[in-house]
Amino acid sequence: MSAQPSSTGRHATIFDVARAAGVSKSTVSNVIRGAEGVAPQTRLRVQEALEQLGYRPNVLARQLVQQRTTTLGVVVGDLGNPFYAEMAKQIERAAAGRGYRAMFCNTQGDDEAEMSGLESLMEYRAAGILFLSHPADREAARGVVEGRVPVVFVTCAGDWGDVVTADDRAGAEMATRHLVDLGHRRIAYFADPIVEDSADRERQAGYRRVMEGADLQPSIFHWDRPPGEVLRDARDKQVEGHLRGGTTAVFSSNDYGAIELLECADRLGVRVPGELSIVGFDDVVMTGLARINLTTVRQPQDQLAGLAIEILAGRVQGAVQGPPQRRTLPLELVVRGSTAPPAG
Amino acid sequence: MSAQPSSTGRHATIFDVARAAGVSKSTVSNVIRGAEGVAPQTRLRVQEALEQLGYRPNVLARQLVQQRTTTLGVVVGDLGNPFYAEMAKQIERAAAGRGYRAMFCNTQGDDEAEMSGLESLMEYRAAGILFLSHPADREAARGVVEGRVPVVFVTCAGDWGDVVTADDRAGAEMATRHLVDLGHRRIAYFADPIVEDSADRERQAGYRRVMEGADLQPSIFHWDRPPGEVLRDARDKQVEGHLRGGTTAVFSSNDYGAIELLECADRLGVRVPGELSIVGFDDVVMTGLARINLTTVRQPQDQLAGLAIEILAGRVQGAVQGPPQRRTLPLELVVRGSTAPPAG
DNA sequence: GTGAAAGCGCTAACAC
DNA sequence: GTGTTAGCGCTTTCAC
Repeated sequence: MSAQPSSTGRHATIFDVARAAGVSKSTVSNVIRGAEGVAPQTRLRVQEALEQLGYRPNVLARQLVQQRTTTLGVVVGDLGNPFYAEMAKQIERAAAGRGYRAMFCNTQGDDEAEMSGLESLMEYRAAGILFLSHPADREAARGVVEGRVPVVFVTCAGDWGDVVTADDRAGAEMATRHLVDLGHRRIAYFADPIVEDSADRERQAGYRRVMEGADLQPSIFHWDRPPGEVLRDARDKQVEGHLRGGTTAVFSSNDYGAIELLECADRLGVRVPGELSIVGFDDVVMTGLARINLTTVRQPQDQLAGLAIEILAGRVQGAVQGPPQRRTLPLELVVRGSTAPPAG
Repeated sequence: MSAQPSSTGRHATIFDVARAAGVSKSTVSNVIRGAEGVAPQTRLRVQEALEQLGYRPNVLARQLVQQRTTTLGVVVGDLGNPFYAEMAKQIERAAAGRGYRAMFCNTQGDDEAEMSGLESLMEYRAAGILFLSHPADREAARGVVEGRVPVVFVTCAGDWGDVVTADDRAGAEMATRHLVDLGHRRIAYFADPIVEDSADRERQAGYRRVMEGADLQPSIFHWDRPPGEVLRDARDKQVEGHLRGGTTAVFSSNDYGAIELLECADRLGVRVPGELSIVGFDDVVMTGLARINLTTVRQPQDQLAGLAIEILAGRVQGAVQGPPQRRTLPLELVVRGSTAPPAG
């Protein structure tokens, strides 16, 4: 960090403008802030000076004196993951639409990166924090932010802030019922470890409910997706075991896992949906490709982002008060080509 | 923007700490900054107070007085696009690794959003700007930032800042040569409009060079990808025309277009790579899926991001000086299953 | 080794 | 209407 003064140009200050226009700082400030009570003629002179000097307010100074920022911190596990990337984009847009700037922290599942990112956001005096994935070290994260700035959990659950999620349970019920209605009896639930615990629990609960309601035996399988391709064979074997066990359909806790399963099936020579039906979750863009064509449950990403920012901004401005809110948005089943009645 | 004071807790200031430790502000500041010449005992007392009050420095105040920030502005067209999402992630990581924070602006191809985002970044006194896509309104963008903060163009070209790109021309040559070597004679270049102009030119040039070197007739096709599915049939027709014209292989200026083409081919019942070979560009994660399995040219995203941040940080700190640099990274051909010798 | 003081660029009373 | 003034929280000389 041997920070040398960079040779780049200086910015004009409110004082430079004042001098150029032959008025005082406050008058300039009044013009900038659109305050009333400035003589039209003066206003004009100031605006000219503003223009001519290419003046741009210093947000740091303003926010320092105002004791509040318009920066929203966003903590996200993996921006490379299409689902989160899409969410990040929606959030950035929604924030910008309300005059806030989003500051992203990509934690890559690293506790340390997460905490230092969070601390950094606090040092920037972020007006609010938005978690796209629940912090790994819950207590540490909580200690750093709770009580200082409002927090909203999107797409994940947290008991120390507002929560905005889709109705995971209902979504899982729709997905499972779709398979049941098609005539499947041996339907497995594949849990992908990258899905948030709380979301996984809800989806699993929805699955269980429908299965039990239909007098079917639930069967939960936990993918472990270790890095590297070494264990691909091992995974193929596991999946093969499932199929040999009579499974004719799988509801995966996310699209990522569903696509993984699809690839397993391809390698094993198992036809989808002929011999195996698959339903995913999220409706990531990729699933719409003709070659993937996955039946899945669509998350309303724009609405999730919009509502989350609305609530967070509301808290920041004091418009939203009281105990944590819990908002749940409806999901939609998108039937594509990976599901069909069972072979038998 | 009816910003009410939020009911959230106040932050401890350096003064609070000073009082708690029974020292002056400057001493606290010295401890925080790790300056020498603080009595070990005093240091300890201060550190305890720091700890106890949960003190967190106010970056705004610090940066205001220091006259420089550690915020890097990143302008990106579409965070939802996997290529940019991946780049964004790498950039965020690289920046964080050097003590900088990245502030993203997603412009969604909207000139207005782009300019207001850029202005906002300048108001935050970003220490540098990184363009992942060349600004739509070049002159306006230039007017706002040039001469004020260093700029680096990544994956796109600009003549008013440093440029970090992959060797698009060489990459295109590899791709085209691969097809020529397989025995193809009628090889078309499909230009996707979402590819940067400068990158497109380079890729096209590489394609042309190899084609002409092999005494083959170049054939350029410009996708127009209007919103909506209405014109899908029209596009299919265009592609069909190409194939009827004898084209046996296509080099697409990006993976997105290549996948689009793949889907066209599927709809038209044209086998890939049997009747049509396809090479993409970028090596977006999706292309590695078994069902897509696209031969493509890999962009070294981590290196691009790393180098870009290195240069930008260097400029900010004055370590890099002089006229704009132009750095070019090598690309790699990734041969997968979408290419094969022509049918005949 | 420590503290006092000036000031970064701005806003928001409060005088005039 | 406009200018003066007192900070926001911090760094950074410069005395002591």
